Amino acid sequence: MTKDENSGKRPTLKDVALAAGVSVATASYALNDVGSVGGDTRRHVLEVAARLGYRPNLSAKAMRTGKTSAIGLILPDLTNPFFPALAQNVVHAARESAYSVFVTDTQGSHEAERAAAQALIQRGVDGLIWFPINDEDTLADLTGSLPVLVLDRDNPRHDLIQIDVDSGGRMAAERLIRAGHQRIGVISGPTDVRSSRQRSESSAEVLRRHDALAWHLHNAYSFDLEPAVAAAVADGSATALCVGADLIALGAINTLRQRGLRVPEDVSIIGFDNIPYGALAFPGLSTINIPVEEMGIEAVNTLLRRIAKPTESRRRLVFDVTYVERGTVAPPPAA
Amino acid sequence: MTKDENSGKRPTLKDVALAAGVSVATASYALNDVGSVGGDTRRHVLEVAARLGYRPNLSAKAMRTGKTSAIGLILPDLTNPFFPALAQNVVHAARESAYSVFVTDTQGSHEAERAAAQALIQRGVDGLIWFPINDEDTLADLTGSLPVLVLDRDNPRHDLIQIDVDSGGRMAAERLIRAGHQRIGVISGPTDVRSSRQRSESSAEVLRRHDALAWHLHNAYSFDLEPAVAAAVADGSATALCVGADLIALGAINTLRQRGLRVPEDVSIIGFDNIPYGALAFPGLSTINIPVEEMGIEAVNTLLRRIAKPTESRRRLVFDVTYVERGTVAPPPAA
DNA sequence: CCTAAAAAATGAAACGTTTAATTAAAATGG
DNA sequence: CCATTTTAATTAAACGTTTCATTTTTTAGG
Repeated sequence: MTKDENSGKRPTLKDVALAAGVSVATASYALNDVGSVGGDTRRHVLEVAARLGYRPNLSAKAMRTGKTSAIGLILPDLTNPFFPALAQNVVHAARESAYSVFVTDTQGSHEAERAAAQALIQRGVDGLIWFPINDEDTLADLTGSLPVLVLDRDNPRHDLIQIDVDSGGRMAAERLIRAGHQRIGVISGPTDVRSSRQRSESSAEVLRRHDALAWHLHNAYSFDLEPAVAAAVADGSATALCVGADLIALGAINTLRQRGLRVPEDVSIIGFDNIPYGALAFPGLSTINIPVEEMGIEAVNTLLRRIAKPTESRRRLVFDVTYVERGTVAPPPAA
Repeated sequence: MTKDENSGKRPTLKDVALAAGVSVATASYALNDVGSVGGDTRRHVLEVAARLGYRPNLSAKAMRTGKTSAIGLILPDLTNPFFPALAQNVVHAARESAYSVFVTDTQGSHEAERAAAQALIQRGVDGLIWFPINDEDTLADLTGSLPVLVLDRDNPRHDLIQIDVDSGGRMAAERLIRAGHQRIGVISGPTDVRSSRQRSESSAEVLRRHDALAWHLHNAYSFDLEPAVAAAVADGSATALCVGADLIALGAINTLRQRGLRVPEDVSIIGFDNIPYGALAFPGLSTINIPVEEMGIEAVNTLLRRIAKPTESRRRLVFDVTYVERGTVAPPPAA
């Protein structure tokens, strides 16, 4: 009807106001449902906006309000199979609230971590969901009063979402004891992070109590076992393995197979993380499940609440883990 | 020295200009290295900016210039093991050029795809890297003249980065023939996408020429085989399998094992994609490698060039694939 | 009816940049 | 040394919003 379309370009608030025969201010109030606008006017503006296909310019809005409705997600390594599900749920949960997510990974480097954070802050993100490399608060000087939610690590300043790793470690150990094993080896993952260290320590503690701890070794977070670990795994000193990370557990299975040992007939194994690979192995890897999906969702919820109420007291949310039985646990061989 | 720090808030260009005793315009010119600014002045401004820790407000810049130096990445499914490496490289390559990346996945739904695209466009991204669900140009009406780079699909309007799937399909088939197999089954993945269909068709064609095609079936992109496929895989009608996707190939291995058949002693298998899981299986899955990392990098390069020169002629880049031998190919059993 | 109060609508400033148009200063050359 | 050109610096407008302070209109109360 009215030939108000402004030649090609995306319509602006001014265009809407003009077309609706109303001031820019009123148009803004109407669209944002604030201020005092008459019912008829409001409806009319909305209708005109819809007709013109008006979409607010978020850059302009951001500049004026100082809020971008974007958040940053900083992860150690996207190709680590643990993270994609987390990222996915963060992105989806954010979208529910009309937030968009800048995703970055830092390849385990502190410099990259800082660079990423700087870039995001400069972009004006309203908050950060941060899975730090280790427990150090390497961004302390950068984040200032920016809302930050920290995942699976310790941090003295920010909201925390963590996992009850102790209970996970215990569950794994207890399951193997219950299966009748009496010589159980423990392989722990990265040792510079409390949440990782503690998984295996809890296992070890339980095993010690039952006098069933064969040995306790470390391995990098990797499919390849270090020689000492590989040797221990295959030398028959343990009939079962409690491993602090699925990826390492899969590596252990691989090593065992290469040396002609069968899982679970000769050696039982329980991992930790429940990464998707585990379900695809044959037999499926028994493991401790971490509710990554829920963590992702809760991370954005918590962060958005913090953005809304910056002064509310700090939160620390701890998620339960569960044991998922698949095919890598059996009674010890010479039963 | 000079007590010009503006009480807590992030310093603005005005603060820099003030502190440097120069106009805002000059400060802007100096920092962006444009316009005519004296060498001394330029250095001085830079120095002051550094001292104050000035970082431009990107929202303001975006509003003024219409460029956000952000791009969007739209993927079908982040938890599909094929994508994280791609996403990672896109993010890193973008950062090299001071671009940030909004990552979204669409869970295979066309509506989600459109919603994601809309959100990104509204955000004012300078361009899109899009791995569509299928070959339909479902965003045609949304993208307008926005630079878009399409991955692994066909599209009549945008720059394309594709894979030489034909050669991949042929390589796989030829490798199995060369190993001595004469009854080879083909399982193709999703059939509604050319690039996926063609993988298996190329394999089948080669096999037909050698009179070695036992059968050609379809399976959804999934670890679980459909009953008919599972039956064919295990009924001895084929001594080798040419599979259009690693995930399905792993599912086939699993099915074979469950029915007491060994890989590769009884049945040889070659997959397609080279997803990370494959390397972790035992034995490792022989497969066709797609250079996802390079594709990710080249995607942002191509997109950024397109953003810079919107009128340049359309590009179509085709990446070679390679065969990677691991442990799932052997001569046929009754050799 | 008139006035006071409440509701609706508006004008204009502000957010932090970039950049076109302008002016001021310095360099060049006859 | 003056006129001209080149170089350097400045002023001010503009980008698309939100929102404060005002003005205009409507409603209510006596």
